Amino acid sequence: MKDSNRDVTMAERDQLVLRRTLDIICGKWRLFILLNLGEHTRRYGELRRMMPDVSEKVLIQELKSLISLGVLEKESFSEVPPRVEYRLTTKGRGILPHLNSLHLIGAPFMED
Amino acid sequence: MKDSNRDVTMAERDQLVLRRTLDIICGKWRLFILLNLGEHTRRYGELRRMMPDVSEKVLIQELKSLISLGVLEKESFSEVPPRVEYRLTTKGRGILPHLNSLHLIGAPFMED
DNA sequence: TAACTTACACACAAAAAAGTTAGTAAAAAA
DNA sequence: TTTTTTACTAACTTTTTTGTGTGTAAGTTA
Repeated sequence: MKDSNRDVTMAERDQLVLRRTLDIICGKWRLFILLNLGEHTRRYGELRRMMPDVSEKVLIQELKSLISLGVLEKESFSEVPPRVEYRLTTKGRGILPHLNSLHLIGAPFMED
Repeated sequence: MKDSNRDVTMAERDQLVLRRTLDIICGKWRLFILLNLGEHTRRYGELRRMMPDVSEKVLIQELKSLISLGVLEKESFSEVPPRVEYRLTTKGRGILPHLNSLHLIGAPFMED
């Protein structure tokens, strides 16, 4: 009984962890933001130019979300015109090694 | 020139592969369908009972999508009441070993 | 005979994600 | 002086995703 109860709560915890993963990588652009940042620090406009197909609003919105998830951090400089830099947090950089697995998941399903 | 062109097309191919990955795992329920199937063959109603929070319509819809992606296959028996079984395809089973990486991505972001 | 079962389909509604367009501050460049 | 630049915000529309509720065939069970 004790064990099966613990199993249930572990399964639930696993669900939450997986949902958190989905929060981080799902969405049309999140993964590409992570890839384009990598180990670099980049300005907003620089990211914008690297991803010409995402709208400004959505890019900013996604950057905000990733910041509030703890994946990214941003630094604003009091200059005119404004300068804002984005980079992965330490935890965020921990995601990078796993992106290869994501590649391996989709690869076999390409020729359909 | 040749090299940089090839780089571009490889980057584009990578994007497509990643998007395919997202097709497979994103959505509120897809990952849990994969987890609940695992190496098993299960009837529709069995899945339904394992995931009480997903509506019938959405479950069927997601099963269909996963079938057309080549992740699942289904077998219908001509019985009454009807019996329909779902299982991962061979390619689909190839996803399972990578689910651990998905876990590792989200885990560090849980205590926020 | 009435009720129950299974694996759906269909019409519709609500919610979430993504996109479009216009506007802003304030300095520097033309 | 007008234009350009940067990194946004705000209002709004479109598209996609998810959910709700009802109906159905045709046997089995009560």
